[in-house]
Amino acid sequence: MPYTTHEIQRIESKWQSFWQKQKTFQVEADPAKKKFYCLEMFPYPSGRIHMGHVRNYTIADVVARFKMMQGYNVLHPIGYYAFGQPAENAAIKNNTDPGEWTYRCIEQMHNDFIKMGFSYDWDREIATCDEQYYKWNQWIFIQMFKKGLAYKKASPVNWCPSCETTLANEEVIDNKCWRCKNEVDQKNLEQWYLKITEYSEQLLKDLETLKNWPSRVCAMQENWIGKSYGVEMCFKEAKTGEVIPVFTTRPDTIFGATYVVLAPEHPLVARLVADTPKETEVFAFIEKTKNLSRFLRMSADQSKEGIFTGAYAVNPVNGEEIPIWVADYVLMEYGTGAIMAVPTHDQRDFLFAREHSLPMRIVIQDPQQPELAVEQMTEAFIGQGKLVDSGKFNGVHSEEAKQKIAQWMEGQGTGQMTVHWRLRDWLISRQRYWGTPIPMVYCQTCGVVPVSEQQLPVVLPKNIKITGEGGSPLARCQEFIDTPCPQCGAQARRETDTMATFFDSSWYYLRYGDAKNSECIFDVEKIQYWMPVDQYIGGIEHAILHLLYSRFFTKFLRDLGLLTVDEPFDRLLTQGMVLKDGDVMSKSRGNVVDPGSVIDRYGADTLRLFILFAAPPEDQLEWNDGAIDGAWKFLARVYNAARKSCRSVSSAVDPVSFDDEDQGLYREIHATVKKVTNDFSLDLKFNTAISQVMILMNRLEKFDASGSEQKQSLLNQAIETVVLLLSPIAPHLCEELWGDMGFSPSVMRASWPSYDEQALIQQTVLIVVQVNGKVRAKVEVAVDASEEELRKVILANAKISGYIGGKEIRKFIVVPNRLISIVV
RNA sequence: GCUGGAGUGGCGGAAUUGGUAUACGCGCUGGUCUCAAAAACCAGUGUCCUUACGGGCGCGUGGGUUCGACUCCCACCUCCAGCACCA
Repeated sequence: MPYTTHEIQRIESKWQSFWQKQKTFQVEADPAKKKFYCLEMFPYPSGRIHMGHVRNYTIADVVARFKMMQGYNVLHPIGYYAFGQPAENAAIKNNTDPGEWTYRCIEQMHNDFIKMGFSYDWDREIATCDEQYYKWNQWIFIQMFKKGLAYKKASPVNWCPSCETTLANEEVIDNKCWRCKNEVDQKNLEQWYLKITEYSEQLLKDLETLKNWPSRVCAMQENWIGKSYGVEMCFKEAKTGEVIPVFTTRPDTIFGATYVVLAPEHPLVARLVADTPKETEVFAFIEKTKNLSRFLRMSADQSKEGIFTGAYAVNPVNGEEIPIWVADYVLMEYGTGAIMAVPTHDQRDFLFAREHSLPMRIVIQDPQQPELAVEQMTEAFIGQGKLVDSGKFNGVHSEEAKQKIAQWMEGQGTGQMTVHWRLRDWLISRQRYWGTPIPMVYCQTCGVVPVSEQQLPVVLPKNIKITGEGGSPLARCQEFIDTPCPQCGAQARRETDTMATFFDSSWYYLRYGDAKNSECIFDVEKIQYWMPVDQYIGGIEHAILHLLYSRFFTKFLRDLGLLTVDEPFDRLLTQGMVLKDGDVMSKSRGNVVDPGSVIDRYGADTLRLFILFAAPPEDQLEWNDGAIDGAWKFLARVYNAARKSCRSVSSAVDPVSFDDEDQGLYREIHATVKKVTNDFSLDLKFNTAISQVMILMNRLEKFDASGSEQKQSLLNQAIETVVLLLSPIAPHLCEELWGDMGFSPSVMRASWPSYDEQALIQQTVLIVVQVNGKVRAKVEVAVDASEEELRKVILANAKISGYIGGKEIRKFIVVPNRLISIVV
């Protein structure tokens, strides 16, 4: 058969049904076997797969298949991140049920995955919208509630007035609702939160143990958690003596504090201005900032507005009375909601002070401009230097002064060293339908009560009308709302909010290990066997939220005694995006290449090979219609070579009787096995692994095997090696060729080839000769030749002696088996 | 601004305990085959000078270390990504 689209389609469907029937990729936990857990981030079921999925899942598939051939018991599951807003939107738009829509998409994706030849254990396929899955969301929530980690509080949230729902920060784009494009408000609402901050310290510290994560992901998480060391200082209101705690990371600048600023929401503000002439004015200002959106207030380039309260605060280190202002650049959520302002050494304070003509005082001398006066400053000096105008700390270097002043204040009882975090608790309430119902009940006598665990799941009711008019659909479903109190049995009311879908994805990797368990969330021993995930692969867009939440859940479940690992994911690879004409593929740009049409024309193997060969997995990948022809052509050559040489000759080869040709091919076989094995094991550099297999192919195609039976055997060995090494990348074709060559299926059961270091040793080596740093000649010499011998050979070389030209040789440097550098 | 990363042919990209820059592939040029085309195969392909032999210059820019630098050091430029009034 010639290598045609038709032949490829025959081969691919043949092996896809073989794998299905044989359940080739089904696994069980077995402590007698060494395990490998290979995981990709599960997809949102949106319909057909796109190139991003193809890339992500092909990378994972190669890792999984490679590890299988290396003899590992490989867990390689897939599932669907099936709750969420897109399904609800589609339901509104098409007037269908979100569940129906979702399951239709899942079916399409499932079929696409089969067509790609992915090696999933289909018995573990999960969907988060399945009640057997989200039941355990509810169970986890209740465990958190019992430990005080799930709690309800009122706080300002993004609120879309037209959709009547809260929005996550990431759902607010340019201060507009991502769905209806209306302006978003701030609203104070009672919502459910998860106390992720309980784990701040561990989440930060354990980043250090994640040696096999990309450094930028760790850096992003570190920034997000945002630990800062500082001092909480007690300023006092001058008249009443009421304490105003202020947080600073720069206690060394305290002598330069010339005013204090409170956030507009600060509870003290109202008391300070009550019954004073400033009252009306200050309240007007607070009203004004309230109406400003969080988005506008938080943008750094916004001009800083503020107003004097008429009150004064006493600086604890020098007794100085300084004015108390209210300003929008101080945020209630961070620190204590109050700051001491040091305009000379903080840029924001500097701008604000200039704007409002507030006093300034230099307390740290800029070593570059020691004579600098306040009037000449054009910006704050935020660097380090010696303290001036700072009482008994004059002359102390600022870095040292941070410690000394903090300690001194602690001794005086006016300050305390503390730590502040940027990380906030996680708001998980959503006023939406297509999600996990939060399993809580409100009872008039018992208060807020969790649903009893025996009654889980709280099933999401079907046939709910989703109009898109706003508000929670469940809140309009009386049969759902009415329920007896789990504690006293009296008539009570269910929570109608659902969980943010990031909850669902924070632990799905645990469910795969025991996907069908109906008794408990998972069997502890099974999960102990499979965890941690050895290789996790997904997009960089999840660098913070999903990966941080998963780390949090892992630590929580560990503390419940269900897990023995501290971290869920050992190695992490963030794959790059697939571009076309320099842009990310997207429907709106109209530059989408549909994987289905590529598979129809070239087959899945060609697509897989191309996508791995075009770029290293972490880099962006530019789609190239021409280069996919190259991938096709290469597989055609493998096919033809295997068909041609797979005769029944297979006597052993004996390197002693090799001629130079044989020796060269033999060495290339072993060099290729070594290179591919290393590239697959360590950095997942599939592009260079493939190029090395191409080099071996180029060589074996030139090899003339007609001379002897041994030559034919050697050639067979070469082509067998190519088939084995390519089988994780182009599995359908390699299964077919493996069978054609007389081996029994599946090639996945064959063992990964090993290489012999002895075979890589060469008799002679090509040495480069440099004269005065320039390459002038290449000389073939025996391996490990002595300097003496080399000198003799090289100086006898006419070309070299021409460059030396009788001049004195000042240096003769030998790099063994590589190069000689002569200086004259 | 802060954090992380990247700059190599016409293109995607190789190469770092410092040792032949451009592996492998795409594209392009010429050839074989063919009535012709496609496919396939063979040869060539950084750039400048030279008919050729050969030589000069070349890994973002400028310096430095070294017999030797894509690789190490210093300074800078550009681009990408994330965070950003966080006190």
